[in-house]
Amino acid sequence: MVNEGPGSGIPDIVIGRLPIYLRALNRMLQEDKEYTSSHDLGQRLGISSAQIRKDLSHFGEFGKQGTGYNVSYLYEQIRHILQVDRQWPMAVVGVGDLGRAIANYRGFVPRGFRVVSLFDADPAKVGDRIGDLTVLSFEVMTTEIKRQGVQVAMVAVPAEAAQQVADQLVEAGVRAILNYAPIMLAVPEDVHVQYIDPVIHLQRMTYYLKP
Amino acid sequence: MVNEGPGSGIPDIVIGRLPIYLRALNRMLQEDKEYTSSHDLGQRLGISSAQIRKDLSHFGEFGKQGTGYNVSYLYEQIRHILQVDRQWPMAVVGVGDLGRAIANYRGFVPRGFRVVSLFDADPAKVGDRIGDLTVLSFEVMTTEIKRQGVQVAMVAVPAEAAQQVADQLVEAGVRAILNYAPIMLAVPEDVHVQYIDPVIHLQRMTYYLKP
DNA sequence: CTAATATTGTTCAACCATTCACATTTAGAC
DNA sequence: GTCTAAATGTGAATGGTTGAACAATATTAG
Ligand SMILES: NC(=O)c1ccc[n+]([C@@H]2O[C@H](COP(=O)([O-])OP(=O)(O)OC[C@H]3O[C@@H](n4cnc5c(N)ncnc54)[C@H](O)[C@@H]3O)[C@@H](O)[C@H]2O)c1
Ligand SMILES: NC(=O)c1ccc[n+]([C@@H]2O[C@H](COP(=O)([O-])OP(=O)(O)OC[C@H]3O[C@@H](n4cnc5c(N)ncnc54)[C@H](O)[C@@H]3O)[C@@H](O)[C@H]2O)c1
Repeated sequence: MVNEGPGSGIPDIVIGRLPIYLRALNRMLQEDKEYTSSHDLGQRLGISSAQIRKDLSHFGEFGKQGTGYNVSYLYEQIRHILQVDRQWPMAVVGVGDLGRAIANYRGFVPRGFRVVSLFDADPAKVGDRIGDLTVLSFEVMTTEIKRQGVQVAMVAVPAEAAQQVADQLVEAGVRAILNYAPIMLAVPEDVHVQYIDPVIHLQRMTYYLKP
Repeated sequence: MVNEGPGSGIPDIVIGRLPIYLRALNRMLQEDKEYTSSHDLGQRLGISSAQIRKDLSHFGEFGKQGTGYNVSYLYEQIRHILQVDRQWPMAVVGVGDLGRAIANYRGFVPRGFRVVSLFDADPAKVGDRIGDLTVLSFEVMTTEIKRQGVQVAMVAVPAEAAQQVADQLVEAGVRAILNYAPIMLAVPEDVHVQYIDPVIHLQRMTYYLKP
C-alpha cells in the first residue's frame, strides 16, 4: 500500500483521522448543532484540540477565531477533501454471512458508497437476490466491474481465496480494497488495501485484561 | 481508553502489532513452516525487520542468531503475552444482520474467543436460536454476563443504542468492548474499547483515488 | 467603545517511533 | 577446525507526531 498520495505531502495518519472527524460532524448535524470548536470536537473523540487544528490546517482555514467551526461547512469541506461528496460504486466479493450483512447495510449510501454488485464462486448462491441486487458468478466479475467502473471493493471470502480474488479485482481496475479475510494481500503499489479483522482488535485488548 | 497496562511501560502501538504477528505465525504453522526470521515475517507484513526485532525485544529473547525464530515457539510466546492462550467468553449485543454473522463465525474459537451469549432488545428476536445459542432479552443481560464472568463483548446495535448498551455492559463487569456502531463510546478509564467501522476505512482510501 | 472571554492557526520544543548499524552468535560448507 | 553467511538484540541516530504556548482575531457583555 502507498502511504501518501502522489504530490501531496500530507501524512497518511492525518488522512486517517479525517473520516473520524467527519463521522462526529455528521452526528452534530443530526443534533442540529450549528457550531463546534476544536476543543469540543476533540473532547468527543478523545483527541487533543491542538491536533485537530493542526490536522485541518493542512488543508486550509476552516474556522473563525473566537467562534470555532460551522459544523455544516466543515463537514462539506472534509467530504470534499476525502472525495466522499459523491457516490463510489462498490463491489462485494463473497456473499456468505458477512457479505450478506454488508450487502444489506444501509449505512454506506449516506457516507459516499453504494454496493452495486455482488459476486460469489458458489453456484448455489449465484442468482440469489439480496435487496435489489442479484449475486453474480465469479466468472463475470472482471467484465462486470469494468463495465460499471467500480474502483472500490470489499472482500469477504475465506482467507484461502482472498489473494486470488484480490488479483482479479486489481486486474479489473479496482484501486481500493477493504479486506475482511484474515490475511495480508499483495497488491501493486498504487492499489490501496485496508483490513478489518475483529480478532486483531480483541487480542489487542486482552493484553491489558490482567486480573 | 487506557493506553498502557498499569506497570508495563510497553507502548500500545507495539501491543497492537503483536496480533498481526500472531496471525502471520499461525498461517506459517498451517504451511508447516518450522522457522522464520524477522526479515521473512516483515516481508509478509510490510513491516521492517528491525521493527519486528525491537517489538519482540520488549518481551524477551525469542530467536536464535543465525537461525531466526522457531515458528511454533514464537507463536506460543505471543499467545501467552496477549493472554490468548486461553478462551475468553464473549457476549454479542444486537443480533441483526451483523450480529448474526458474528455469532456464526467460526474464526473466533481458534484465536482465543468464544461467543457464549447473545442479547437483543427486540422481543421478536428473543428466543431465536443461532448455532447452539439462544437469543436472550436485554433485561437479563447484566445477570447473565455476571453469571458467566464475561469480560469481553461485541456491540452490534444501532448507533443510538450503543452508549446505553455500553453503560450496561460496563456495569455488568465487561472490561473490553469491540464496538461496531459508528459512534464513540464514553467508558471508564479502565475499560478498553476498540472500534470497527468499514466506512472509516473506505473514506481513508478514497482520498488517494484521484483520477 | 472597552474589556473580558473564546478560539483559531502556527511555531517550537518535547516526545515517541522507526530505522540504522554493528557486535555477537549460530549453522553449514569445505 | 575454520571460514562464510545469516540472523539476532540493542544503542545511537533519525524522522515524525503531538502538545504547549501564543499572537491574532472574533464575540459578547457592560
Ligand atoms: N462472519 C464474521 O463475523 C467474520 C468476521 C471477521 C472476519 N470474517 C472473514 O470474512 C470472510 C467471510 O466470512 P463469512 O463468515 O461470510 O464466511 P462464509 O464462509 O459464510 O462466506 C464466504 C463466501 O465466500 C464465497 N467464496 C469462496 N471462494 C470464493 C471466490 N474465490 N470468489 C468468490 N466467492 C468465494 C463462498 O461461496 C461463501 O459464500 C472470511 O475470510 C472470514 O474469515 C468474517
Ligand atoms: N451490517 C453491516 O455490514 C455493518 C457494517 C458496519 C457497521 N454496522 C453497524 O453495526 C450495527 C448493527 O448493524 P446491523 O446491520 O446488524 O443492524 P440491524 O438493524 O440489522 O441490527 C441491530 C440489532 O440491534 C438490536 N437492538 C437495538 N437496540 C438494542 C438494544 N438497546 N439492546 C440490544 N439490542 C438492540 C435490534 O433489535 C437489531 O436486532 C449498527 O450500528 C451498524 O451501523 C453494520
